[in-house]
Amino acid sequence: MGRSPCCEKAHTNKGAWTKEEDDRLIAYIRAHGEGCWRSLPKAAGLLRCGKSCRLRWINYLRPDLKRGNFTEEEDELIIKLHSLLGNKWSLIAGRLPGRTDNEIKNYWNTHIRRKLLNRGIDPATHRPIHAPLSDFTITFAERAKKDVGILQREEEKSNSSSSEESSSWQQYKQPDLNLELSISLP
DNA sequence: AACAGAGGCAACCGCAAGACT
DNA sequence: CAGTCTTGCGGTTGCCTCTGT
Repeated sequence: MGRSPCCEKAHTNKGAWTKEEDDRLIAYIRAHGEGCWRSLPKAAGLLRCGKSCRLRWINYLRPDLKRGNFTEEEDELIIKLHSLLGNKWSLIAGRLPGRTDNEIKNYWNTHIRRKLLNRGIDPATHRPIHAPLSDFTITFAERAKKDVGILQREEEKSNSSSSEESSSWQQYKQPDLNLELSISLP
């Protein structure tokens, strides 16, 4: 017998979460905090696999999620980060407080791709469509870094004026927007 | 009003990395 | 060091809602 499956396939619910399941998960994490996803379902009385619980919490139930529409500034930041990082959604999400990798990935695939195509830019390469191959990649990446620097300063300005604390859960206090882009790609 | 197709999004799956024993 | 386990990631799926006819 090999490794046990990450999810107990039998007796687990799948698909959309019910209000009751959400409530159980929220209550459990409120009481015990995050961690040990594998044992959480049993401990919380949920007929779900740990992965499913983690996903539900991270992408939907966490109290520090921003939700709602993306701003134009977020759009541009995502585009620039994607030009630097590629499909590293978790890294990109790390620089957008209150947004999740799944949300950004979905938003990219549904909105931003189209937006770039409309601009005549290939969303995969961030190069103009039909442009001859050249050293454009490098120059664009350099430009993107510069632009992100500008965005960062603008974000810092706007952040410093708004200090509203919406969540009472101190552990989920949103981190300051980290736009330091001295990224070393693998 | 009814239907079909498109779009949007939550959730699943498989895999890889890192932690643990 | 090797094998096992858990977590996290990215790609993908499929259901639900919206929009056009």
